[in-house]
Amino acid sequence: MDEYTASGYCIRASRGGGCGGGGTGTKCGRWNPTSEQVKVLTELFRSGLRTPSTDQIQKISSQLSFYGKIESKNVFYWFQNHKARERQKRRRVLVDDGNEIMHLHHTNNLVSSTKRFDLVFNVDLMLTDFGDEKNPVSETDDQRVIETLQLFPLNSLNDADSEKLRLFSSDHNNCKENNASFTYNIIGTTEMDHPTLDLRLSFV
Amino acid sequence: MDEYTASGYCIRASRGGGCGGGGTGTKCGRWNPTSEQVKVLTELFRSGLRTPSTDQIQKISSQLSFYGKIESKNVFYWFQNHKARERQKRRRVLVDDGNEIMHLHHTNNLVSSTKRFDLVFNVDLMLTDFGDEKNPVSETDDQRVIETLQLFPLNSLNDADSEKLRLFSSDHNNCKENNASFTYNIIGTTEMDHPTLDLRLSFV
DNA sequence: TGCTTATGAATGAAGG
DNA sequence: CCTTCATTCATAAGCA
Repeated sequence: MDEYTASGYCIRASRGGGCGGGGTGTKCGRWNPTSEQVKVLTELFRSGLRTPSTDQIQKISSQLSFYGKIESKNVFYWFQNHKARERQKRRRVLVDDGNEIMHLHHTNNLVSSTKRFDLVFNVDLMLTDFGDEKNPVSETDDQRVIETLQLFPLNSLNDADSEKLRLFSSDHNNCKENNASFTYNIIGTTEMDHPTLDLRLSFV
Repeated sequence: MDEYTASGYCIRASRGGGCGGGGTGTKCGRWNPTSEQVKVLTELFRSGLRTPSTDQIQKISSQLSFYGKIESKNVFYWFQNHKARERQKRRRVLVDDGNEIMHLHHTNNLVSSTKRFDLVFNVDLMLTDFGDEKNPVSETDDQRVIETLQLFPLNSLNDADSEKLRLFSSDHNNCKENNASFTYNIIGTTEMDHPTLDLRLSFV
């Protein structure tokens, strides 16, 4: 049976058992990291590691193999992806902040709507940050990470704070529904029923 | 009972808290597109748009936010999924074809309609422009200036990614179809129950 | 009301 | 580094 962490994240029962070995029809296709592996990788990432060198990758991979099957390339990809997605996420969240205004305006539902939105938003940007006080994640990517990381025995992952394990997504943004307490102005409303979408410029 | 906003977005108190109320890590539900949003997205898809650029995603998201809460990542995912599933479906059909004589009448109704957008879609997708804030600058990296500071030769050049990968592919011994015989290589453990990861060595 | 389906979200792996 | 694809996880919706 599957197991769920406090965060609701499902941990499949047949991790790291090897390819054909498991009775649970585990597909050999791709690496399926154990939660411990993810935890360690995340920890390293949070500590500042972004683009590990080949040597580092080897070491990490070697160490993580304690928790289950893993190859160096998995570690390599993991960092690539994690870095890229964090960046992407950050980029998107920033832009989305501006757009949310339109929605709020709309929820009144009998809109006369607007043609051009000159919006003045200013607050609220500080909401979208995860509580990582420690690490502002500078743009300069490669810093040195000098630290000794203690890995934990297998059974220790049950601790409820595995919640933190997920820096999950930009859900921060979603959750503003109740306390949307920022100011916005919409100026220059004219007369149309809905915005129109013109992508012609982009198509060429 | 659950509660719905005007946009159809479900705010449910599930899983200990709901959006604003909970403390750490409460996940609110996922994006639930309004029918108008789906309609527009589908229309765009049918008109041939498959992989919108970041810029397009922004525009679309921005416009669709009129109809309800939406983030650009939703748009991103939507196209990703829609495209993937269309492909998947097509593949499935192909397999079915080659596989056996199906009941002929069976699949007729779910023939993928993808190749025919002969219809004039004219909704309101291309009627107006909105302030043409298009950036002539092709890349969006206006705020990032990487590459400028390579302080130390410590961590290898980023460029060697492919090279790295090649190296990594050397630890192929896993994932044999039949014998899942991978070996843990734990080094230097005497009797501790977990390995220790020390990256300091890597930096010298 | 419990199971099935549809689909949003995530992420491993590449390609370029 | 960026983008894309395949696959999987998770959950809301739909149905029997």
